[in-house]
Amino acid sequence: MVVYAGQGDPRWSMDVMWGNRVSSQRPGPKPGLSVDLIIDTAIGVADVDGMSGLSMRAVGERLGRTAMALYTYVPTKGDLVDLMYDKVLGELPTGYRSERGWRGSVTSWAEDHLEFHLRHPWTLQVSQARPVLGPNEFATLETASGILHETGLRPPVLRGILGVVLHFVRGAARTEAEARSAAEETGVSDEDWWHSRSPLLVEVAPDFAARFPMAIKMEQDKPAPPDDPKKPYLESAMAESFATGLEVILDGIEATIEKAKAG
Amino acid sequence: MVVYAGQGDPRWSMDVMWGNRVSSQRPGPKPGLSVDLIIDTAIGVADVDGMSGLSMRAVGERLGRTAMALYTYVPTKGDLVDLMYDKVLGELPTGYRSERGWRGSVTSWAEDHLEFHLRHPWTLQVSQARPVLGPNEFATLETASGILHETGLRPPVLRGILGVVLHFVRGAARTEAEARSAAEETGVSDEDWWHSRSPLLVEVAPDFAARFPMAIKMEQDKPAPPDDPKKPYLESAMAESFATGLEVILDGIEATIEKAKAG
DNA sequence: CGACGATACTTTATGGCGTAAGGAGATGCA
DNA sequence: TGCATCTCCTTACGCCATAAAGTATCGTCG
Repeated sequence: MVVYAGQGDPRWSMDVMWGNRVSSQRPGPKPGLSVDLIIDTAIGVADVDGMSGLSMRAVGERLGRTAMALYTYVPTKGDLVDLMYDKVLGELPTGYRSERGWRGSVTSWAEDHLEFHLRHPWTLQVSQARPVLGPNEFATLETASGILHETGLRPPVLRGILGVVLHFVRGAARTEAEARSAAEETGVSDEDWWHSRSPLLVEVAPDFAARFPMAIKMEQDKPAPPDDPKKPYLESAMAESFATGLEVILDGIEATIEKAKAG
Repeated sequence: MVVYAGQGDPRWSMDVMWGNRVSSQRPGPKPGLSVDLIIDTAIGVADVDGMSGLSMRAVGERLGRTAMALYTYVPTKGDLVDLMYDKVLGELPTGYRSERGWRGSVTSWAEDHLEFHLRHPWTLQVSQARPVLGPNEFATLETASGILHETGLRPPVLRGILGVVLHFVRGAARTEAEARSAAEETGVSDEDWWHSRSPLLVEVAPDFAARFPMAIKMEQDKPAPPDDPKKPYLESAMAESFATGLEVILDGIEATIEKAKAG
C-alpha cells in the first residue's frame, strides 16, 4: 500500500504537527484518549505488523476502543499516517559534524537513515510526492541540505545529489525490509527459499548457463549468508553492497566538485 | 500494497513463465479464457488503475466473468502478479551498444527503465526481495550485468554499482509515479497543491525562514513547472534532477575504475 | 437545579477486498 | 449412456475504511 498525504483538513494535521492546538475545557465526557496517544499506539502497531497490519481496528483494540472511537480524534487514517510519519522522523539526528568533512557526514547520515527505515519499515510506504509539511520532515531536509552545502555546489546540482543519496538509502532499506518481512511471513529464510527454488530453475530452464552467462558471473565472490538472521544490518549480507554503493556515490560527488572547480 | 512472490505452487508459475506447459484435450467444457489472456488483461487494469485498482473482480469484469472464474486458471492473485511482472519486463531492450562506451549504455539503460516504470507504475510495488525467477527477469539482469562488465570491475563492486543505479532509477520513477497518481486521484496539480499549502505553512510556523535556512537555499534556481502535465518525463521537472543525479553516479563509477587501475 | 447541547464512544451498515465451498451445466471418453 | 472432469456461478467468511445514528456523560446557562 502506498499512502498519500492526508485527505482530511490539511489545516488540522498541520496544527497538530506544529503544536498549535489549544485544549480548552468543553462540555461532554472527558476524553479517554488523545491524538498523541493514538499516534504512538499506531506507530507501535506499524513497527510490528507493517503498514498492511496497520488498521483502525488494530489501533483501537490496543487502546481498548472500537475502530470508530478513533474518528473522534483523527479525521481519516491518511491523516493519522501523516502524523505518525512526521513524529517518527523526530528520531533522526539533526546535526552532523565529521573530521572527514562532508564524506563522513554523508556516510553517517546514510547509515542513520538506513537504520531508521529498518526500525520503521512502514515509512518506506509513505508517498514522497506531496510532503507532510511537518516540523520533523523539514528538519531532516534542513540537515541533509546543511551537509551537502559543505560541498560548495549550486542548489540544482545539490538537488540531484540529494536525490541519488535518498533513493539509494531508501532503495537499500526497502530491499532489506522486504527480505525480512518475506522471511517472517513465510517462515522460510532466504537461504532455504533459494535451496528449494534453484533445482526447479535447472529443471525448467536447462540451458540457463548458456543463456545468462553474465548473470552467473555476477554471482562470483558472494559473501556467505549470516548464521544469525537477527543481526543488525552492518553485519548482514547487504552491508557490503551498501558500503561499496555509497562509496561510489561519494566518489561521484567528489568528481562533481572537481569538475565544478575546473569548469 | 507490496506484493510478495507468489504464495501458490512455485512450480506452476515457473512452468508458465518458461513456456513449459502442455495443453492436452481433456473432458469438460472448452476453456473460454487462458492464463495468457488473463495476464494481459490484468496488466491493462494495473496500467490504468494501479496496483490498488488491480482486483480479481476488476480483471474478471473486463473479461465478462466473475472474480472466481479466474481461479480456474490462476491459483492466487500473488501468482498472477508474478506472471504479469515477468511478462511486462519483456518490453525492455536486451542489447545496448554505444559509441560512448559503458557511460552511454548505462544512460540508455537507465532512461529505458525509467520510462518502463512510468508506463507500468505498479511494477514498483512488486517486491524485489525474492525474485520471480522468470526468463525476462533474468534477461534484464543479464543485460545490466553485460553493460557493467565493460567497466572491468570485479563482481562484488559491480553488485554495489548495480544497486546504486537500480535504486536510483526506481526511486526517481516512484517519486514521479506517486506525483502523477496523486494529481490524478485528487484532481489537484502539484502547483495548485503547493499554492494552497504554503500560506498555511507561514501561518502555522511563522519562524520558518529562521529555522530552516538551508532548506530554503535548496529551492534556488528551480525550473518552472511544465505548462502541460502530460508531457513525457524528458521535458518534465524531474528530468533535470534525474540527469544530474545520473551524471554523478557515472562519475562515481569512473572514479572507481580509476582507483581499481591505480590500486 | 434542571434542561440543553456538545462530546465520547458504541453499534450497525455499506461497499470494497481475496478466496473457500459447493453446485450447475457442458463435454470427451469408456 | 453414464461418468469423470472441467468451466463458471452463487454464496459466504472475515477482513478493510468509514458513514450514520444512537446512548451516555458532562459543562454551562437559564
